[in-house]
Amino acid sequence: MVFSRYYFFVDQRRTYELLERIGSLLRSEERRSGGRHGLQPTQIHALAFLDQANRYSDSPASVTEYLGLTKGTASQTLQRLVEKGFLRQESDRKDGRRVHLKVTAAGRRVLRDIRPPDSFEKACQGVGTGPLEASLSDLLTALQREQKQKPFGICRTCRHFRRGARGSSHQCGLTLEPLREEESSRLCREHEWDTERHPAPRR
Amino acid sequence: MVFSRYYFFVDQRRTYELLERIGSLLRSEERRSGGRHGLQPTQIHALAFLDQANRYSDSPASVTEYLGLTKGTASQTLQRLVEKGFLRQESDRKDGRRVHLKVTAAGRRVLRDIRPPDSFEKACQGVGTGPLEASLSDLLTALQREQKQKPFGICRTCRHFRRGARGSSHQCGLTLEPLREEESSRLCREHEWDTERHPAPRR
DNA sequence: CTTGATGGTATCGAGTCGATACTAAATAAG
DNA sequence: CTTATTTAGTATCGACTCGATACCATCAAG
Repeated sequence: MVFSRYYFFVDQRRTYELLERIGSLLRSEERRSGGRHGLQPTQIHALAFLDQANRYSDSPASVTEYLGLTKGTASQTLQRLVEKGFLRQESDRKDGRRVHLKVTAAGRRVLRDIRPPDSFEKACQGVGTGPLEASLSDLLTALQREQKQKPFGICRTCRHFRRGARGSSHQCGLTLEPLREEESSRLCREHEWDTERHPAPRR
Repeated sequence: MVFSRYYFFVDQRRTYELLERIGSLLRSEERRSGGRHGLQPTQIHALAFLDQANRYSDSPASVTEYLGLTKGTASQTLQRLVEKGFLRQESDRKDGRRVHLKVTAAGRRVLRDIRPPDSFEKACQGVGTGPLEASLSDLLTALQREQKQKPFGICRTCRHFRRGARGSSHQCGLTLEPLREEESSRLCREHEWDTERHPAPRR
């Protein structure tokens, strides 16, 4: 792949996959940490938003827009938070339809406890400058390490990969089976970085 | 805020919020586009992974690890994909327990259709180089514009914000109500960028 | 031939989420 | 002053996610 015709070129597909993958990891981390307080990811997002919102924006309608939900979903989610004591409802004096949602002390305690998660803070240390993809790639690798996830790298970059001599096929050093060219560019759950030829991000 | 004592400094809290927010937007976009084919975000992720996985990794166990689910969830999700005709199950010849999941032609068609989403591709155009946070911030703003979302910016940076003379309080030019200092740094759903003092990312 | 690990499935309950229908309050139009 | 119409929010349904737990095969090791 050519680096770019443009200086600010962004590899969109790669960037998208990275963002999606990081999103998943953060979400599952959030599920774990939120679970300690009986909270779902969406509930945490709503709580975090309301903790930052001004008096024109601490309403179900705002949460709906901000999180990109339907108002039914938002309404439900907020009810759970009220039941659990992390939010308090107040009705507007001027407009009888409006509701204001205030984060309680308990709510703020939870937010302080879980945001951002420890694994993220550690993972940030290993991130360098450079193009967006590179930084995201660093971040992903660091997060995977933090959460003890397998890297799922590309077969060809694995330390078990044995390149075939011209004409003959490649081989996996772990299973000792032959690998077709096409297969060598796929993801493998047994992947381990070949630190010599394809260095994993530092730190 | 000081830029940093370190050259590679990353504002972790800000970066976390950006990633979370971008993650939400991509997820809801995914929900929309996937909905056209009757697919949930998680189902799409599983399908996309299997489309990239090699023959050691095209199993429920791999999907479980890769997406950070429990094996029950993964099993269910994969069943839906099989029912809908986007995956085909094959049992392993050597190991009777193992199952291989192959993406069907219909599955590949769906992936080509929805990944990455158009709004993401457009949003990428406006992203510059620079530190991770800056790029992510650009990306978020562009995505919000693409999806016609409100920016939910900080009150103080809004074109309706009127700074109070020393001693007197600030004011919102839209509601004409006074704003306390503390409130001027919160998020507002009516926010519109003041392009002179606080330029929104270009494009 | 047991024992135990591994790969998968089945089921339950709490929650998300879009869709739809609905209520009540505010606002606009006549 | 009524009568739409819009806006803010709730209620309910069905499909799905997800963790937890229990369970069933198959394989591998003693």
